[in-house]
Amino acid sequence: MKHEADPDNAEPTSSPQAAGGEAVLRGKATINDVARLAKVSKKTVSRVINESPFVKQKTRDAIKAVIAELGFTPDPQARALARRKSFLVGLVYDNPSPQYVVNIQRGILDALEGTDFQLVLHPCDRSKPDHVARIQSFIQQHKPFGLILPPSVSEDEPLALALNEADVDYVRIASVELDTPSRMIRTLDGDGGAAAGRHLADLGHRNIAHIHGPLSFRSTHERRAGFERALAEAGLGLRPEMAVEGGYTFEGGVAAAEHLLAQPHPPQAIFAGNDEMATGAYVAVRRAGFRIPEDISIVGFDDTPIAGRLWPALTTVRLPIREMGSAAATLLLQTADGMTTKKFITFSPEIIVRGSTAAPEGQ
Amino acid sequence: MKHEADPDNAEPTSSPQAAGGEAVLRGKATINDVARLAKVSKKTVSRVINESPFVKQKTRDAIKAVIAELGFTPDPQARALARRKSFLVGLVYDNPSPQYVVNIQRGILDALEGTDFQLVLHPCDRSKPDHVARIQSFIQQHKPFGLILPPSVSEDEPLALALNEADVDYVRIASVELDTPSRMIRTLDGDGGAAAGRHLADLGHRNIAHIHGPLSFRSTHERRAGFERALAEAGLGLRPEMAVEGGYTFEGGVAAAEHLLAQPHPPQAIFAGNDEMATGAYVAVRRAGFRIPEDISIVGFDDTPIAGRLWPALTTVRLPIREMGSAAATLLLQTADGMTTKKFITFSPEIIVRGSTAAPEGQ
DNA sequence: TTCGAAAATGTCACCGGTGTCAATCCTAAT
DNA sequence: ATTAGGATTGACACCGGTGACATTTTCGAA
Repeated sequence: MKHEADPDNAEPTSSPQAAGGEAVLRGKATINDVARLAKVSKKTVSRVINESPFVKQKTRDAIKAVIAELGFTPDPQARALARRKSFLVGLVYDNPSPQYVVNIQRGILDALEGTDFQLVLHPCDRSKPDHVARIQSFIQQHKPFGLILPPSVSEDEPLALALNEADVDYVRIASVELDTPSRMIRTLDGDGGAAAGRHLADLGHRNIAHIHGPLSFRSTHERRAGFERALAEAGLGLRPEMAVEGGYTFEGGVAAAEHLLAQPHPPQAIFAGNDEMATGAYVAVRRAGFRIPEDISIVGFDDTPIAGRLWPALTTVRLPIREMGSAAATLLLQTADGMTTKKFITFSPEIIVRGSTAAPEGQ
Repeated sequence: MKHEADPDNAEPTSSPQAAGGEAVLRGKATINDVARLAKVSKKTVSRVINESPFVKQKTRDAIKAVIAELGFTPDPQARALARRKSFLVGLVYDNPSPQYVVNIQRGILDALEGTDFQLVLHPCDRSKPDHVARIQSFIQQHKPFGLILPPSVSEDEPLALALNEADVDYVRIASVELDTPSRMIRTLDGDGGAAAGRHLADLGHRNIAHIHGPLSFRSTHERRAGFERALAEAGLGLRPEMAVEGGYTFEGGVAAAEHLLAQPHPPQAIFAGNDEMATGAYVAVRRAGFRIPEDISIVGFDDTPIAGRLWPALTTVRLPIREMGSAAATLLLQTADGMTTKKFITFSPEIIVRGSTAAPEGQ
């Protein structure tokens, strides 16, 4: 009888002091330890970990008990290597607003909490010619489980095409139906624009201006279209010279508002396509010596924190960004489970009335 | 002579159509392909990848040529598995300011760009009793290469202790010397406070107030101490009733400023411990009917984007947050190379004078 | 009781690298 | 020319899982 090995030894190999066999170091156990203790093959343990339905209930329970006892957690790296798919969820973004980004992140993290997935950041610069290639190489190297694409990356059709080729899942967050199909979080920006227009019209304004975002953003068009629709319903129109681009930036907002105020008939009210530009409008209006809201009403879009911090606080259209991020991540992970995958989740904006809007004074 | 295998076959196993042998799919090659083509063992290729000095120059060059030709990139997951250390850098944060967080992220990403490392987010809630345990389990599972801890997580000594036990490197960003030693990015918040105090004193203000952050933050004390030092140098003092806590939040700033303005002798100038509270002070001052800066001057701290967007723009103390994030990541990665590891990198704040401060009017 | 298909479990190679240690190659010293 | 000792390089197991496929059970139908 040889003594060279004892394959039936039931102690976790990695637990050095496991003589008394009680306090196993949490997290150090491997699938082999579990298999040995449960007296099954590691493959069966693997099946339990991955919730395969082809395991007898009794076996499953026994293995789960051992897993709990050992505090076993599967090693993400090993799994990733074997599956050729990591446990990373990539957030690919190119958004100038820190508020937006942070909120999306929070939402995603909310949804990822408690799962094995981690969020990795992958900012990109769409103005660079190789931005798609960089993302492709990120995918090839790190094999993320999936990607989340908020605007404006979500509107990048060449990127979407490339992603369809590559071996990644992704969820896009956008305000419109996009050319390439994919699962997405859809926001009804048009409704938000309409709400803004309706609010100003209801207050009694007739000479209303609009500062919109870059024409390359789909949301720019959505918001404006909704806005014009509401004005039309109120019997008003948006005169061409009352629509100015502000590039979605603060500085652009300042310039656009200055332009509007320099006209022969300056507007009584301004709807800015986002809060950044609305903030810029505040500055321009103040510089020109007007009061808010007595002389000029202003409405923003997004309800970023700055909206509540301005004086007077900004009336704006709110999108539940954090919830959207969370929904996007949830949608992405659903592929993992065999659940029926909903293709769309829609979010509607709501208008938050604060101090920057009022009925026009005097005539 | 047997024919069962041809070990000298020089085609990458993974390249299916590699007959003509030209267009190898980038990224698909493995270390085995490189080894075969270079006619060396995979271990030697591994040495080249990891820049081991024990490889003859000639061999190294040959292997590098093959690597370039194949477009080979080592698989992060496989490396992580073998080394028991992943290529993730964790940002563990608990900071209420999105601006701060985004800038730190950007800085870290700047430094990580071009390396094999990825940034993963790990927010934590220090008010929860198990927050240290959660971070520990994150480390055990994902084996991050290192962590970056901005304030206020950086000030969490129990966490630092736990990290020293665990097998992780970390860099902390903080405004003071901390109890447990570690590499860190140090900011001289005191100097910033002093700059603020000096600026206001130089303008001729004599009755100056301070809204500070929570006492649990070290930066609160640093900033205040520097501020008081500067006032003292100008022959002034900070009267106890002129120092109020604002919790580093907007709402806290509003309340604190209201409190100050309600005093028999309201201040001519206010130094707020961060921009959030300064923004709150704007609102309170306006509500009370005072003008900025004619009636009351305000100085903030941080130079977050909102500072430039207020009307008038906020004079504030700027910390190069993005650069600090970048420096932190660089410091962390230096361990990888055998470079002499600097323990500290210090950053000094500078005051940015804008429109919210002026000499006191009249009297 | 027997048989066959479905259900459950196991085998074994492999994912793409790294660690350990042995083997081989050089070069200067003898 | 020989040789010791450092410089290079290679062999091989292993990191901790999963995939493909083989084998063994299980159980209702014949």
